[in-house]
Amino acid sequence: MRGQCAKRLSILEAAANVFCRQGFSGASIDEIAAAACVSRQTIYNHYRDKETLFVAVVDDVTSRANAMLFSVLSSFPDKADNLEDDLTAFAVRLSKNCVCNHDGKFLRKLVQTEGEYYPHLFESWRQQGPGKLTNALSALLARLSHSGELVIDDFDVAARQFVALGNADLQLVTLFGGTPTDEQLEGAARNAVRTFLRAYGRAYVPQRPPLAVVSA
Amino acid sequence: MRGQCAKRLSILEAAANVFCRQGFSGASIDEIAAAACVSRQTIYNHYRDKETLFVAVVDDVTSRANAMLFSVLSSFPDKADNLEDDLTAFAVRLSKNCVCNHDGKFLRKLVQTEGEYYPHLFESWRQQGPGKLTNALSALLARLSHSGELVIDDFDVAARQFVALGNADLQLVTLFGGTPTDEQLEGAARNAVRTFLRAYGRAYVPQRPPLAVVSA
DNA sequence: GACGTTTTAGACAATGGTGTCTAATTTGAC
DNA sequence: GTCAAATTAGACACCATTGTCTAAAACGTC
Repeated sequence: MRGQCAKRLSILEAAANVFCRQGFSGASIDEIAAAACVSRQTIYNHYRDKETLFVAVVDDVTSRANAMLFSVLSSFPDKADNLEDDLTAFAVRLSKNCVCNHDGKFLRKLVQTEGEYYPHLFESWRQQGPGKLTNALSALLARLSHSGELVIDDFDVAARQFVALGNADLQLVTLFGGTPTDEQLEGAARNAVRTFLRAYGRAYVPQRPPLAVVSA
Repeated sequence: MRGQCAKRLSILEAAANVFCRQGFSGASIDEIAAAACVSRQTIYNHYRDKETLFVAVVDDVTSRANAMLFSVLSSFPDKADNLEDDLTAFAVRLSKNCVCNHDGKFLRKLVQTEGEYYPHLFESWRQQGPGKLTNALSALLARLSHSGELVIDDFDVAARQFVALGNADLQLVTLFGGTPTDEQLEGAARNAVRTFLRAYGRAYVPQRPPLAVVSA
């Protein structure tokens, strides 16, 4: 039983790598078998055919990614004594563990390449991943807004913008499949949060009067 | 000669579509031939083999995309009498003609799927596309900053953030290969520019109530 | 209308991948 | 140690695809 389980995991991991690198049609069962140090027949023993294996891989990675996202979301700062640093640390965790990590890159790439042909496959990820992220973040930002730390009119928009800003400096790296260094992650998060707070931070609330004060 | 040229274009266009949908290994010459209303032999007549055709397609799309980006960049507002509206219109042009259009989607998708195996192929796009965009935008923002319209400390960061904010509301749509509607483009650009100006505008005061949320 | 070029349909070998089967071997539980 | 289950290597049929080849047809130019 333990041997079996180990083989299954080995196959799933190897298949994820090969599928990610080559796409569904480009990946070959032989290559996956070799990468998993397993005979081809063993794969067919565990999974009916290539497509079944692919579905299993996506499900596996999706559930792992969802769990990680949930965990990171629950670390969102609730005390606001040092909002900039706390938000920056949160953005780093989000980028590092959900966006730029193995699973995140896998899912984003696969959704792009195979999402058109397996729309139902990634539906769960779409809802539990990006969808959940925006909703949860929106609620968390709303809390900070109600407590007066932030000044936000549309929480959903702000949530999407927070995520987008967090990725702004990483796009060039991730586009080509690379993984940012810790320094890059830290810098990107710092830039993102700084701008986010310039836009939405209480200290930066646009002074209403200035229009009248503008020098004549 | 004209017939030949037409065939070539037809092949390039059909190949772009099929490669984009299926990826390199998933695309079949027969399918491309059928889509181009051309016999398979004609394709081999114009292009040595599948890889040569692929390279030609990428070069073709890349040069078109670069030209379009250049054109859009040259429409960046230089008068600042109505910065919010001008920037919003610019962001719409950028999204519509460079990011979410046929060529833009093609290149982003192909870079993700095949970029690892043809790194040199997309190098030109990487430099002339995203690279040029950031540099040019950075210079344009610097102009607005020096003239006092914006308050920016790091122009490169601001340029990347402008692009990222412009995509914030469109990610969910484009991730799955969809094309945003004009309303979505307009709303996304409006939200992006509003936040950008809240962060970098000189004593910016929002002009209008927030638009409805752009949803997937 | 004639002629060289291009295109076409179809056949073709070669290749590589999928999924099945079998017989031998290894593994793990008892 | 025994026995059943799992794994392995290899062979196999089958299919799709690539790239070549050929002869016939269409095209364009003069």
